[in-house]
Amino acid sequence: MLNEQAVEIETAATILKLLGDKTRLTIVKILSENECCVCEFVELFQMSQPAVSQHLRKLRDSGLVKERKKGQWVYYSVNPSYPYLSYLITIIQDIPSQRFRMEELEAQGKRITCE
Amino acid sequence: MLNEQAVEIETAATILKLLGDKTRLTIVKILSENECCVCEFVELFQMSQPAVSQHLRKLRDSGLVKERKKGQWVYYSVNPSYPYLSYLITIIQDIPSQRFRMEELEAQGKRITCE
DNA sequence: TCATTGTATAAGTATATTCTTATGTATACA
DNA sequence: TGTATACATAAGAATATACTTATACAATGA
Repeated sequence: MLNEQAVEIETAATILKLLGDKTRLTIVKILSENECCVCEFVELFQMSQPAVSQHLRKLRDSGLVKERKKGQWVYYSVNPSYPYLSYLITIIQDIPSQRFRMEELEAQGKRITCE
Repeated sequence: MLNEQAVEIETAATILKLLGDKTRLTIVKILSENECCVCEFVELFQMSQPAVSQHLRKLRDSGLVKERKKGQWVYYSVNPSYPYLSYLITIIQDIPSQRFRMEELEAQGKRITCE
């Protein structure tokens, strides 16, 4: 029963706990499909900015996501160097795409694309 | 991006939260490899019987595991009819086998096999 | 029939979690 | 230089979680 990419059970529990919150799980799924900034999540979840920021901090502190500062915005994305990236992908790949959410934002002209 | 076995994101979050506890995750991993009774978990985790029982109840209430009563013992196993079984398997398959734990119990003569 | 064993449940407690409100910091821009 | 915007952080409150202790219940065996 060899396992190409084993994850210690304690590590797995920590990751699952982190993702076992609807808001954070949605954030991670979205970030696996788009880079995204904080204010977009605030708009998307109709949630206060500090609440979003605190969820992002948990994800950042655990290394799952990284940030990129551009002007006054902070863009988040999945951290490609996350040691358990393949396990993360395994967990989120069966979840339906959340692209429609970004498309809705875009349709409302609320997508931030400051290029 | 078709998905053979999609799991709604809210459902996924609930499952991940349930598994995001080291004790429950270990229980589920063990049960995916062996049928097991309550007292064995008590011995294995060096944890009180009510604490174990309460973890098992959460897993049972969510449908992940089922019980089989045999004399005074209650044997638990993964519920093969669990609607999200394949997602569950996806999540636990990268975790190292916990068979060694059962083998340790057996070596100590503490394995219950009342056949 | 009564004591023992395995398990479940209830109630209480300590701690963790997730939000709110208030405030601080950095950048942009007039 | 002052104000607005985006974000982070701190402190507090409400709730959820995971244990403990006490007790109930069901099956076993003397």
